[in-house]
Amino acid sequence: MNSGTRSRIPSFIREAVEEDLRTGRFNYVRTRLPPEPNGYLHIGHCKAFLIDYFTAQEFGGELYLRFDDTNPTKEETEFVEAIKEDAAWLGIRWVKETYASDYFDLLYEWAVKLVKMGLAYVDDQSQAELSASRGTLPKGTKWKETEPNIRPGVESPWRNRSVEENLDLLERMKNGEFPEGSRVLRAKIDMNHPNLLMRDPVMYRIMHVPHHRTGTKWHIYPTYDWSHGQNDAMEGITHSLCSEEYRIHRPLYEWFIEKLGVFPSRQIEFSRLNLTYAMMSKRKLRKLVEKGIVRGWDDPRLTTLRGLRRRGVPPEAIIEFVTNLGETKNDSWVDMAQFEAVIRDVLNKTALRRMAVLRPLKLVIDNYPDDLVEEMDALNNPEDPTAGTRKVPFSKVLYIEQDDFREVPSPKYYRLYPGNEVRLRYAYLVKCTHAVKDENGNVVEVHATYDPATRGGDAPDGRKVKATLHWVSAAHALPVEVRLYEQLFTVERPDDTEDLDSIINPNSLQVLYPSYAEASLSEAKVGDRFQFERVGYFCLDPDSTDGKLVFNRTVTLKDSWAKVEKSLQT
RNA sequence: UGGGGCGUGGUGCAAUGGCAGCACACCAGACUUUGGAUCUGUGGAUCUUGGUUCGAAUCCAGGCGCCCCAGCCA
Repeated sequence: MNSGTRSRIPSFIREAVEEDLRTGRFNYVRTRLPPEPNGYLHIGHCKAFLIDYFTAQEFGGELYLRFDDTNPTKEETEFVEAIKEDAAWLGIRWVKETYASDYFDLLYEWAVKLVKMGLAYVDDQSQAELSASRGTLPKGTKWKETEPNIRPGVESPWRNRSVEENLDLLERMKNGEFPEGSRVLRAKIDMNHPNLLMRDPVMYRIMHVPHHRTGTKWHIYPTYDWSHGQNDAMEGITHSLCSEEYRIHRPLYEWFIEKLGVFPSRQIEFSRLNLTYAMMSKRKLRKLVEKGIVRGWDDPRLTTLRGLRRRGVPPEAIIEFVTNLGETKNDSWVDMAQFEAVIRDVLNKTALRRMAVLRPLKLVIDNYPDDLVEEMDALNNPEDPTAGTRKVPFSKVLYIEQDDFREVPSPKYYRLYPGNEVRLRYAYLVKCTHAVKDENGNVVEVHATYDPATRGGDAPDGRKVKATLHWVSAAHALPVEVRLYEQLFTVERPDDTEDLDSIINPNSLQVLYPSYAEASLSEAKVGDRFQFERVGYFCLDPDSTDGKLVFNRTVTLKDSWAKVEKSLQT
């Protein structure tokens, strides 16, 4: 890959940072990851994480991990730990772990300062009143000529209270003297501002809710707008990188910096990652888990980091995928196939090869000695000479893939069929003689003869065969469970649908048992990734026991025969 | 539309006034002890209309389309 020569951060961000360093706006670089601990990390978060991480890294700067825990009704310590674990697994390193709640005291002081400057006030309006007085946007996408598309805001009757009264009220809000929803602290900006966010945004709301870190100390909690930017300033964050949806918050971000006269962090936006067939909404993800549609947050069909990890996706593939996308401000939808291509690419270079027969069919080599067992030499990874070789036992009775035999071959089928000779990988050339069927006419056993002169797979007379099959010796085979995954959803953009049941792919999980794997796999450890030759990439699942190994299919190999076969059918 | 953001092959990006290129996908072929991998090749794009310029994806003006904002969520 080209990570050595290409920058991993988007050019427009790098240019902005370079400019800031050149002009002296900053003489160092510090970025931050600002996850809210209210759910598990998914592939969509990786983009922001990696941009923050690599931006700091490229400029010799630092990365802070700051949990945005300003809403105690949604946040839990459990998620803090999970996020740290997942981010570390991805390969992200931070120099400092902080919390928005670390700054509640200082932040309150800053709020008092704004009140004293006459730039913030306590508003006694109800939530409904406040919402109504903010003005409106056109309903829906259609705008009626007869209506103004936007109504100006209306100033609150409490907007011009005295500083003393505001200070007193704010203090008492903090002390928990008022019920939830009865009052808020608002910045005094401009109720007719074209940007709705500037129409006296809420800074503090009353919540009599214990916080996962500050306990019952606080009865007011800051909003995102009144916390995030201030935390950036307090931590000396130079570049606050975030997704496009925060673009409209920037004027407010800058307003606070200006009025407070604090460290001038620069917010830069980029577009978020949209991946087809991936569910990114935390709310809907939770629903999938709670309804039991998936087995948990780490279900391999989910694009949560935990799910991807369990599925067998290496972190390097995620990094490669995300950084190769490049970055713009465009709304974009990345094809899942592109992600899978990167996964294959990484796994092809790193995964050890093994043989496993998913849907077994017995193959008997009639002219092979009954009790003979030969140890065949097999390459661990043809792409990596340093991966070495292993021994694979071969005997008279084998399993091959059901798909690898046809009693009546279709055109272009050149695997096993009566009269045809194929290669058993790393073993012998074998020629099919006949098939044995049960009373229903199903093939239950295939017979063949081998050519003893072809040990290893090459014929001394130079004759060629078109197919090479993977196989497992029946007497040595390990019965294993194999879980095959397809897209969880039947639609490309599952987040657009509210009725989840209507878009679930009923075939998203297929469990195969017994499949037969070569004996060497008994030494595999949970999380180990393999390529089952000619089939796909697999990862050993934590559900595995000593008696039964469980493998998850990460991705298939490209199957050009499937394509040919499909085109023959149509 | 009040404000903001964005428009380049099917998808994601590049080209920063000078031959529109790359990756994924697709199609065709070569090679092959994985019908894998690898390699080669074909097709296909600058939202639109005008303007500036020797020359425009790029600069200017208008139009069109998509996305975001009316949480005391982040």
